[in-house]
Amino acid sequence: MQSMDVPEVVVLRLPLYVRALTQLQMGGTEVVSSQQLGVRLQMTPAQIRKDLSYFGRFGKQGRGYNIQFLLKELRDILGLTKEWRACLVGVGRLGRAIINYTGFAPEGFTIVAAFDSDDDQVGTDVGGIQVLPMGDLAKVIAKQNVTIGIVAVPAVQAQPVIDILVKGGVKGILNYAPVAPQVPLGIVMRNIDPVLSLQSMTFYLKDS
Amino acid sequence: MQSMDVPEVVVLRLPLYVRALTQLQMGGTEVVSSQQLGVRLQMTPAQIRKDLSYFGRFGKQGRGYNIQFLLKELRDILGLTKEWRACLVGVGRLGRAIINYTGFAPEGFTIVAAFDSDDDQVGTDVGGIQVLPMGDLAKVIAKQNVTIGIVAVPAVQAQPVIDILVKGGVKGILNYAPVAPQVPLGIVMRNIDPVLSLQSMTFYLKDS
DNA sequence: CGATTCGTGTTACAGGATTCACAAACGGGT
DNA sequence: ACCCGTTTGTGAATCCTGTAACACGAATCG
Repeated sequence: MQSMDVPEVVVLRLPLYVRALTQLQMGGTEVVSSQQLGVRLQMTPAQIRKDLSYFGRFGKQGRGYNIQFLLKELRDILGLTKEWRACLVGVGRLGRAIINYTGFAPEGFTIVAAFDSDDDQVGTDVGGIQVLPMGDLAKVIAKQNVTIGIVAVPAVQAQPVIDILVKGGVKGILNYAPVAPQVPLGIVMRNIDPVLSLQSMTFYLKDS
Repeated sequence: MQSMDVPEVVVLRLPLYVRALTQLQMGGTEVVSSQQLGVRLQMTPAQIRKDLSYFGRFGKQGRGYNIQFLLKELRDILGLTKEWRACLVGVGRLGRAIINYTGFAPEGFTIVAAFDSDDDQVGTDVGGIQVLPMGDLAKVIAKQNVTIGIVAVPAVQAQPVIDILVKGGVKGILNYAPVAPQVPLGIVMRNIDPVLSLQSMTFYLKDS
């Protein structure tokens, strides 16, 4: 598999390209150069070309990149052509906001189930999704073909919940809890942590 | 200012240290070695020592780091000893979730005002905060000593809103909108973007 | 009190990532 | 058919980050 020798930083940038290209496409543009893309994304044209060259040759010299073609290729590379099914654990305030967030569906990410350890929550309906007990987790993951687990529980519960999700068979974890949990090799985790972002921001703000 | 020659990656890791040390302190530990910290954070002891050495000498040979002391120093370095005042723009579903998020206050980040361009929202109360019209933004930032702007508006409005915030005088932007806006030099921006996280995750998931 | 263990701070090095520079390719114009 | 401006893809060079090694100070133990 090619994934092995592509630096992770490059993979992290690909979605940015997809987004920028999509916007350009909406605007009716058909061809774009690394130069122009670079201006939009605040990066050097060379970096864009190098990044893309890890995966193939998508451009035409003297012209640039055909947006429609490049977009299709990038979506393929990132695996964005299929529907990704996720389950959410924790339907507190944060969890509810995540379920109701309208940004996932258009990009092909669907939350198909929600779980909570609180018996009072179980059985209720959140944004059109039935809240299930944690005990059903493994069964639902298998039956519903869930590959991504979204974690929106308090910090102390995050690690055990993630362990359960992994044991249940999810391959990716999107973690909103303010901790840096451990996951076994082969499981991909991404952390969403606004507090960390703010705390590194203040370093630059503190004397200005 | 020292900030200039400290690599940004290092600054991004400091909050992780603060968090881990705080947890250890809660647990009653008084001294910790780079070795032990490394296990907790999944990084090499050498990296931790090197990171810290950018800012001073905080450890004792043969013993390790006094947690209370190191924490105080790191909080100083990051500017976490004072209260940071933020304002929120956009009180839709996402904005409401942010206002009600309980993770900010304990870390010293306070949302002191909320704005929205929708006249129906203006005047309503969200989580104990009066929603104000965009026109009041500059005045409030100045009067209330706001240094951070939190952006929770739809993608298309993000750039103009950020321009207004910057003109109003905020020094930092925490952006939840799914775009990569441009900010002038000297303004610090952090993006919270779960969709990007998922899109880079699927690269590794797509054939497993 | 000397020997030993432990763990820091620092320097040197290796590996990655970014930028540079240029040959090769394309398209349009003449 | 040929030239010219443009832009790609890619080794080479540069810059940056992480890791390993080590000399030294501090504590502990017999």
